[in-house]
Amino acid sequence: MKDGPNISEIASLIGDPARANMLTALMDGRALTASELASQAGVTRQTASTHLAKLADGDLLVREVQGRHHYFRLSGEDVAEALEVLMGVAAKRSGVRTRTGPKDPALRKARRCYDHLAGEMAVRMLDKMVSNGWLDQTSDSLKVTCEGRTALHAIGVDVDGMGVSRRPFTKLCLDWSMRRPHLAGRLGQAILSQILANGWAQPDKNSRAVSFTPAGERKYLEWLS
Amino acid sequence: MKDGPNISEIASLIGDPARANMLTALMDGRALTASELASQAGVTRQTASTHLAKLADGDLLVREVQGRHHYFRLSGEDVAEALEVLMGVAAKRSGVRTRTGPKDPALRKARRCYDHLAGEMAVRMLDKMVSNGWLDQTSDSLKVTCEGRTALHAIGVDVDGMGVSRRPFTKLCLDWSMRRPHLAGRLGQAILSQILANGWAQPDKNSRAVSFTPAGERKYLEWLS
DNA sequence: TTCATAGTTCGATCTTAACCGAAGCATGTC
DNA sequence: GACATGCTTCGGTTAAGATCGAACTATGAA
Repeated sequence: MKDGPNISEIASLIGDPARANMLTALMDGRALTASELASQAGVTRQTASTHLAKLADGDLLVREVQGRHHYFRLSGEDVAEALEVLMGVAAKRSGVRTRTGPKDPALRKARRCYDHLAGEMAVRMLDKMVSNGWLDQTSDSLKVTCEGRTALHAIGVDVDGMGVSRRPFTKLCLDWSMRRPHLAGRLGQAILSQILANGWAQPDKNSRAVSFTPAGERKYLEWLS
Repeated sequence: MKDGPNISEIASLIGDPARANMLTALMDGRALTASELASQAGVTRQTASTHLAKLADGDLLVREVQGRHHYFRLSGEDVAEALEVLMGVAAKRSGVRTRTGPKDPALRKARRCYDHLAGEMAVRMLDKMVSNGWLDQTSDSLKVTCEGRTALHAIGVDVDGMGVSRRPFTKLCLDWSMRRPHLAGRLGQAILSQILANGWAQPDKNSRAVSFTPAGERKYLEWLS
């Protein structure tokens, strides 16, 4: 009878409607906060918290703490695959309903990640800032170089005038759509707010998307050139 | 939130340990009776019955009634695949334990199916009996031809002396390892008991396997030649 | 410092369902 | 006919866990 590994344990984790909704919301590999997942699942935050603890405990989800936010993502490709197969089985019986998937390309291009920029545009920015010699990676902290200071000043970010704070000045933040790091920390926040102040882009009202204007995008890329 | 089909429903069906054991026991595509599945799952027959009803209701299992036996098998390849994937996910976390799979080739070759023979040897027998003209398929009932009567008499089965009974004389029975029909009914029973009486084979004590002796197997195949 | 926000933990309620004994059917045997 | 066997249904108990209000912790903002 005890044939193979404990299949019922994970199946019962997926078997709760609230947890299943959370897992499907994460199927694209992005990471979402506990609150976002709570609303996705249609339960209160405290209920979601226990569900998420169970999912993380069962190694279906990975928790990543960032400030006061707790981000959750699927622990691996295999989990997504299992969900996909279960959807196939479920679809064949009862409702047909094929999987919808717009996946909002605007979000992939640029969005707010907490208070800094994420998405393609953000990943490209970090790449360029490093390759241009504006940032210098020593051990595990990023330092702004002299050239970087000048470049940032050119778009209105005054590094020297930013004062001191408990919050780290620069930090790397994994970008969930690109699966590569982008810039976070106080500097990341300052750059995003400057981008918005310059009128290069506007944050979307109803989502985390940030939409660049044509002119703004041109100036942004030119700055990074 | 309501993204895609109802994944949690089937996951919760698999999520119960007893049901998971039943499903894994059926993963090779064979059909097992309710009692066999009850002992596989380690629960009483009445508990197993409700579990099996739920699984059949959720279209994960198909029930096939044969006399007083209720056979259950997976409703499709996709179910087996889903179980396989879940095992993969479960194996990666917690216990490693790769899937064992002797799957007893003896059972595939020849076994008792209720009171008649099943497996490769049985499927081959039906094929030969039809192609030799011993059985004639009219509408949906099989009739023994004159040649068939002689051939059966040659190994000791007296068709004329079998009397009358409520039980159908010939019947087709789906062979779960071969996925093709074999001979059942009173004739099937008579042939198996004659095979045993002739000493061509012995039933295994602890399983449903039937093991042919080398000489018995030779004579059996010769008879069907 | 005080306040707000994001999450967790505790406690209590309440629904669900797994379980088995006992009784009821259906099928096959004698 | 009576009996045995395989399986299901009914009834009642019990255990698990999903849920949320309320209180608590931690981080960030003013």
